Amino acid sequence: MALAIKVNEETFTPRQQAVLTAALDLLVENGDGLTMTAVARRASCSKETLYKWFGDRDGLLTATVQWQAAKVRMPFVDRSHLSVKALRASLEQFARDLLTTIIGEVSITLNRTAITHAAQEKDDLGNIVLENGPMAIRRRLKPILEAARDARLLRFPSSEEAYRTFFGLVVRDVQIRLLLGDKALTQSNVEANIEADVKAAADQFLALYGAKASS
Amino acid sequence: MALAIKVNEETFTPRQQAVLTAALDLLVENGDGLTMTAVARRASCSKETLYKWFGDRDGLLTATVQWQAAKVRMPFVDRSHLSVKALRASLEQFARDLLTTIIGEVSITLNRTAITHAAQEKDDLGNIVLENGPMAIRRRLKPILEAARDARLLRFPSSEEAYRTFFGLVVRDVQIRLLLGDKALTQSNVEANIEADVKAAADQFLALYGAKASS
DNA sequence: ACAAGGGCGTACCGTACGGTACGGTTCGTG
DNA sequence: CACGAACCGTACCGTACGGTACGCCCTTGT
Repeated sequence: MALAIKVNEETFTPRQQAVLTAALDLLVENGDGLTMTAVARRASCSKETLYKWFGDRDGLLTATVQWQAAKVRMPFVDRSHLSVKALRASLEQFARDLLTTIIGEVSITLNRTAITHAAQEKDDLGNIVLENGPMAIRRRLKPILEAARDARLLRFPSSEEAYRTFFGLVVRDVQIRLLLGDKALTQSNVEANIEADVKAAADQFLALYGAKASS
Repeated sequence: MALAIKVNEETFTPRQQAVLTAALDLLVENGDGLTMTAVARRASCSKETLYKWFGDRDGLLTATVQWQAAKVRMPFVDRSHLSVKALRASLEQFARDLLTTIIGEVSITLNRTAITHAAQEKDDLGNIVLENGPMAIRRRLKPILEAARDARLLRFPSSEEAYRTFFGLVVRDVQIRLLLGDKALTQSNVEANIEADVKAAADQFLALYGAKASS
């Protein structure tokens, strides 16, 4: 059962989800200094139960990350009627979702935890976060890009390259700086500029890959 | 002595640097599971000496990161005679250095360590890495961008925005994926594409901000 | 030659935390 | 009501690791 990426709703009972919530809260508060005792106290459950349900500390951590990461739901964007306007709206929506997610405390915590774990060869968490973060975006964005290309709205050699450029234009240095705890980059600070950044990213992406531009 | 960002050559004796090398090696090998005993053994020194020199574990970690991060030296690029050709060469050089650094094991380890630390409110390491990574690039790149703008080779509203776009175009999703331990993204894999990526990034940046394009 | 100090190796201490065991309570079921 | 399962709270164990103390060697300076 190496990689259980998918987690459906009934994977955890409500009580278990309460425990996971407690774990996540502690994770956000205290970073990875998460102790089983602390989770038990916060969730008003016994350590024995914790071990019964999640096996060990890693299991609890994995469950928490899986459960939370799976919650990142990106709203649908219609790939049906493609116009330049609709495409731009879709791109902006993606950019907005991506940015909003990335700057959230939960996302930062999850990424930090997964990265810390990846440093110990235990890359389960890394893969989970990867799969629910960048890869999820990619899976969702690529078909739209390809549809737009088929409709002659975009031009690019490979959708993979186009996706990665989009990612770069949107995220820039925001994520790494937040992960490193850059004090000059407060969350509210970024939040205020989201709309402008979103528009700029869409503009730039269309400037690079729009059919008009590369005629 | 809260934030000693700068570390000159004579900060550490050769013996101390040997110790720091050992610490870095262990950091690369075992992730943040770095123990004082292990460092002492690897460096053939006593723990007492370690504590005498570096105060405590955090001090050793900080010294290691400082010392190593300061080593990231980016070759000079001449901002004297600015032509389109020279500008492109400079941009490509920056992109190459940035990418080469980012995909290195040492950089990955340092960033992971700093991020792990940042999760515990101890953002010393985060600031050090930030200062020697993204911020160093920014300090070096901005003057060039501004010179190019003064020479009418580039057009942009703010050099800050231009820098961040450049960063995004170069780094894309590579760094976060490496930090998360994406197995689909081996180091050699990325290495082989550096030149192509560098060229693409420079092309795209010039397409967005080149004076010709935005006429 | 000899004292002094810097540093190596090892043994040691305290503590924090992962993991286990157990008594007591609640709740569902025959 | 009786029984058992699930679970809470707490006490407990073992260990790993940060930090300290101490004995010995080797170098350096006088």
